[in-house]
Amino acid sequence: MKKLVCIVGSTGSGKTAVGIDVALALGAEILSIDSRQLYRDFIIGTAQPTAAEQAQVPHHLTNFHDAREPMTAGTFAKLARDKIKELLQSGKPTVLVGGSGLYYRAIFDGLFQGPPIDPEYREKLRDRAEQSGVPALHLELQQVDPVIAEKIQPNDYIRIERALEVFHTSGKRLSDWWQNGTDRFEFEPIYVCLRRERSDVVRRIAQRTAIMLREGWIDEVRQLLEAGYGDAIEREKFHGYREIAAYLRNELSLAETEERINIVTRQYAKRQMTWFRHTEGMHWVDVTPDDSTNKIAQRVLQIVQPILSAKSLTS
RNA sequence: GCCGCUUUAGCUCAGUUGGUAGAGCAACGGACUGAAAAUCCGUGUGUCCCCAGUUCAAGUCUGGGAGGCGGCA
Repeated sequence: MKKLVCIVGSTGSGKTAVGIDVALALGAEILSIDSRQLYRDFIIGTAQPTAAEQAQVPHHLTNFHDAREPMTAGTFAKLARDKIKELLQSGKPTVLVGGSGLYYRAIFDGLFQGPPIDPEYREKLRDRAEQSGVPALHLELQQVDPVIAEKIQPNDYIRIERALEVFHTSGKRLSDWWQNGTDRFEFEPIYVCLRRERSDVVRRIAQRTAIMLREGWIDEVRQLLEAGYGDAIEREKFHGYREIAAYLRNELSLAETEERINIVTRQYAKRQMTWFRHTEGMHWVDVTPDDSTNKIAQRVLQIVQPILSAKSLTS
């Protein structure tokens, strides 16, 4: 089975720079696996690759989708699979770089093969949740699908919504869909996670926030708000964009805004590492503040190249 | 210098008639099957400013001291 290099890690771990070096060494192009960089015009605050970086290696699946039409893991996985195959047909291997754990799972393991989302039903459900509370919907889920209800917390609205939605639109329980398995991809991931000390991550996040603010993030948000993306920013909870929008409404000082951004970013980094820590088959690359990008990339290649060449011997 | 208020978790603060403390945020750990930068679950991490006194028992009452804030000088 063909294998694909996947460089993962938390926000601010240095994935982007390392990914470029690795892609150059492998003669590959980069597929961004990032649930926020994919949105058009959300550039500075989502740390999209810069023009200089894109000049070194072409990046795909960034800056292409209108945020007023939210992306889903399933749709993204389809796009990613198509792009990987398309690149390969033109003789280009792909390196996947990004920190969105579920998106990797959707690409490689596949999601269960059930119905897509139903926006109208979701709207109705949301109204009901506001009226009678989320646990009431959980009770309802217990009636239709006790197996799934058991696995979902009574307050976990998003999962309850999905489970009820699946039952509503397909007439089949989510737990039954799960029984049928998933549509696995024909490629297999080689996951490599960049891991830094917590204090290093905290420092780098603060540094990164300061740089983004200096480089025009606030103007970017102002323009997005003027272009009518305010609702999308709130709904999708874009880190920093919400805080800056609050700042522009004079609800936060600049210092408070920066601190809030650092906090939500740190919390996210923590959740990302919890996910990757429990990802099967993960290869770890421990990184210290002194390591150069090139050195880190070399270590990634040391892990990845033997696996890639073992594959070519057998295929 | 005098008067008043104040000092409890990393931060902001609750704490009944005395029975060795708790909430929000932060932090830490976890889950994650089409919103994933989402969503949810779990954990208290403490010389209750210090010293002495009263009391079976003091965060709580009394006296003294120290820090902070405000007012009058």
